[in-house]
Amino acid sequence: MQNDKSKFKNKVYKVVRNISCGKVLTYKEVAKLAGKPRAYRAVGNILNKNKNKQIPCHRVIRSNGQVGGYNQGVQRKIALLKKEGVIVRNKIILKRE
DNA sequence: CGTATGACGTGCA
DNA sequence: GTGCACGCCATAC
Repeated sequence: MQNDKSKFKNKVYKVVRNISCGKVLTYKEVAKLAGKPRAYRAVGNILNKNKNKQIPCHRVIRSNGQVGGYNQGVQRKIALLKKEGVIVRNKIILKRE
C-alpha cells in the first residue's frame, strides 16, 4: 500500500527513469509530471536520499538552467550530461531546442 | 509527534 | 544580472 507521498516518490522515480538520453528535465517539471507541481523541493530531496543507479537523476536540473547538485558530486553530473550530448558550461545547462 | 533539513523556485530590492 | 528572504513539500531524526 502506498500513500500519496509514497506514490509521489514512486512517480518521481518513474518519470526520471523515463527521461530519454540527452534529455534533461527540471525539478519542477518532474514534480509536475509526478502529480505535485509544488513538490519540486521534495523531488530534489528524494533523489538526494536515493542512491539507485537505475535512475538517471543526473538528467534533472534546475529551472534557472543550473545543473543543481548531485549526491555523487556535481562534477560527475556535468560529466554524464556532457557525455550524453548536453552542453554544459560553468555548471550551466545550455540545452538546445 | 514535532523540529530541522534540503539536489528548489519565485519575488523583490 | 546579482543578492536576500520567504514559501512549499517530503524525508530524516
